[in-house]
Amino acid sequence: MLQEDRFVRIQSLLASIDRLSTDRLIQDMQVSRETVRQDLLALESMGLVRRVHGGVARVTQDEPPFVQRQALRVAEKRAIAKAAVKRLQPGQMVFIDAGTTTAILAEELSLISRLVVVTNSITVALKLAGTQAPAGTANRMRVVLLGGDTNPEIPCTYGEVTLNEIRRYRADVTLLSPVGISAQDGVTFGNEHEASLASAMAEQSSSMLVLADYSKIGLRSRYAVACPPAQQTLITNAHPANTEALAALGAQGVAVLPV
Amino acid sequence: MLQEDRFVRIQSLLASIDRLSTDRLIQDMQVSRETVRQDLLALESMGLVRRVHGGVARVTQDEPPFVQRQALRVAEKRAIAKAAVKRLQPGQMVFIDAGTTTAILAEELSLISRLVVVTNSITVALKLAGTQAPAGTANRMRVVLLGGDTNPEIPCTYGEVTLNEIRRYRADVTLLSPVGISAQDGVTFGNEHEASLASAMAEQSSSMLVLADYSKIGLRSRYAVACPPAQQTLITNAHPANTEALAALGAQGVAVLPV
DNA sequence: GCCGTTACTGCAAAATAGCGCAGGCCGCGC
DNA sequence: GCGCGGCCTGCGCTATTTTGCAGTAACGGC
Repeated sequence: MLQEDRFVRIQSLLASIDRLSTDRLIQDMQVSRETVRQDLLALESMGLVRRVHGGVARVTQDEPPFVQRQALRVAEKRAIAKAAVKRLQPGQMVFIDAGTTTAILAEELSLISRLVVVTNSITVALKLAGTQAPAGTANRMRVVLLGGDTNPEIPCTYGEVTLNEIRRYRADVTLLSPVGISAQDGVTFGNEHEASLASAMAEQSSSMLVLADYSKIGLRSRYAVACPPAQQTLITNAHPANTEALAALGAQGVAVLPV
Repeated sequence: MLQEDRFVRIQSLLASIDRLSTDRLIQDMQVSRETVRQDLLALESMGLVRRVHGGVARVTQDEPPFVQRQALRVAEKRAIAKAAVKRLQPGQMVFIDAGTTTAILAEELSLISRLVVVTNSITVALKLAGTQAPAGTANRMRVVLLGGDTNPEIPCTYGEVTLNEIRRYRADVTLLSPVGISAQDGVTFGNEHEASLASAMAEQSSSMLVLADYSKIGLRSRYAVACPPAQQTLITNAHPANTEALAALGAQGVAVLPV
């Protein structure tokens, strides 16, 4: 790998992920710590990045528009996303839906190699496409964006077309970030499109990881996802108020994995 | 292999791969390290490439490849886009490919009502989704993003999946912004994905509008689009140097519409 | 707030990879 | 056969990367 390549890579990673750990870069580019350090030193002296303890940060103050909503509880969401990534194996095929937590998930996902990601989220597709290894690399990820209608509010695809496309894949895992999860209604979304997409994904995969921070536990929204609780693993962060709701979910067969 | 051949080869490789290692070139052309070195030295002195440690990089002024490329000739492209929009009727279904001119086209397109837009360009889909009338409005546009693989460089979908999806639609018009259009090879693109997508779109629609500013007239790139000239309308801006090339295209049955 | 642990940094020597020169070989045209 | 341009080989040199070590900053328990 040329030094030039590394420069480009670091910058392109930074374009979609605001901060990178040194370790992450070492993993990603398979070079020594010191080499990364030299690169960062060089890039910093060019004013292209800003070095911070443990890694490097983007040198910019402006904020893209869509990012704002996910500014809530980012730390929790990232922790949940990291835990979810740990449950994945190289070579698996995964469905990912369009949510704020899954957008963060996308940033954590590039450490798993040879993954096939099938998603209806444009955000997820762009982030993964931006961070994935260069063409020809052995552990390159494949990112499939599902076709379908698009929508003014959320960068995703949906509708009959999307549902049909989902049926063409059979994945190992479905990763969802729903509006709520409760013992009564299971996994629920705020609109029927998202719910039916999630149902279709669940149907076409053998297990489901539900990414939900504590604020979503026990919440019931309008449209439910059809999926047997026994296939579901809930990844969430602990909060005293949720003990009861989590126990109820556990009693139904949902595996609960606290972060 | 002639030195001249190697020069051409190195440059054409660089056109699609930003950086090349010396080893890669040695492998590719089956010559010694020193020969490659001499070639690179020569090319560098001509200002055609930039040498870096371990290889060679494309010489370029600046560029995050996609965003800035569309900064070129924006005024012409916008004029061409406006002219293209005039040829569309309310209620039609149109295919749009992923190019810089079509990205501008997307901004002009919201004037036509009840359009169904089918595209593989994420940029186009997002722009249209962003500008379209609110849900429930009578003349609301429908935007369908084609599914498929996604790619680190250009925000679009491509591949077998995308080709198959195109075949599910039968559109009135295909709008393309190719790399070049010439009497010899017709409409051409720089990579085979784009070309086969364009061919599939052309096959599934009754007419084609080719959006090409004057710099593209007479240009021949590597991968040609299969489409009878009689179905093509070329929308371009006039430039004295092109008179001949335009006449040749006209003689083949391509309708030429100057802006 | 103090202290021990862990993790990150920075330097410098050693190892490795790439560079450039000089000289020689080969095929071609005369 | 001879000269010439183009290409390859060997060797010393330089740049880059890794490795090992010591110092320093962050973190967590008490």
